[in-house]
Amino acid sequence: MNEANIYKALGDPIRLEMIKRLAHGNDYTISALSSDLGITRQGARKQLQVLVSVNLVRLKQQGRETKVHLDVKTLNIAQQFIAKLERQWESRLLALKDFAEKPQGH
Amino acid sequence: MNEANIYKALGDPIRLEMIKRLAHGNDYTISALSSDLGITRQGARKQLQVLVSVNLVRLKQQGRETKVHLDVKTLNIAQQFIAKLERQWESRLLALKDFAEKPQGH
DNA sequence: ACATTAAGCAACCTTTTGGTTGCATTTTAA
DNA sequence: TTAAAATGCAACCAAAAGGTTGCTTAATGT
Repeated sequence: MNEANIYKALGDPIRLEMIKRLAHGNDYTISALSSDLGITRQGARKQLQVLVSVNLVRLKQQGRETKVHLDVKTLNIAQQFIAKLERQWESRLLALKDFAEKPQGH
Repeated sequence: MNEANIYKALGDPIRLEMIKRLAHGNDYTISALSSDLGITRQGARKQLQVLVSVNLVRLKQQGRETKVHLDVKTLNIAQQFIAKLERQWESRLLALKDFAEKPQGH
């Protein structure tokens, strides 16, 4: 429920790699997504579950396999939030600049 | 050196709260930034160090106090990266849509 | 039918993380 | 010149994270 959890989920090289793959790849199964990550399938599955738990990723079972797909909406929440922080920062800088340029004399 | 480290740093409620404060507040000292977080000053200092270590934040000593300020450039790297993932996702969806709409009937 | 593939689950282990207490140091205010 | 303020540093601790092995089950291809 916390914004921090989304960043936390992105904050691991294996999980981030999964997200990268999903962002430009096609229709991964859990196995395909878990391969060539340098860890076991079971290890990868645990990492994948972290992504699921914060809704960065959704699972859909199809027969014996399970497809993984990105939930770009959650990704967008994360991106928007950082963008908002940046805007706050900018407007604060602007305020300071205005103050410096138009000193209210006495 | 890894992108994931930036998200990891943001992925803790206390560290994220610090970033929020810095984004719209003025010129925090370490002590001011560390107050009312629900943990000790020393605990907060350790969290702050995590932000420093990924360059989300910079420290500047002034006499007995140390000022903390945001490095918005690093924040921007994080934001741009997510935005890029989103664009990849969009263009992939678009490609699938085109394929469906203009079948290359052999 | 049988082997293989895709996956789940649990126990276990090591390292990292998040936090604490306690004490030392330096700068500044009274 | 002494007290308070701002900070640093280290040892320690519990819990969480990241990963493994081993075993089970359910679908599917041959």
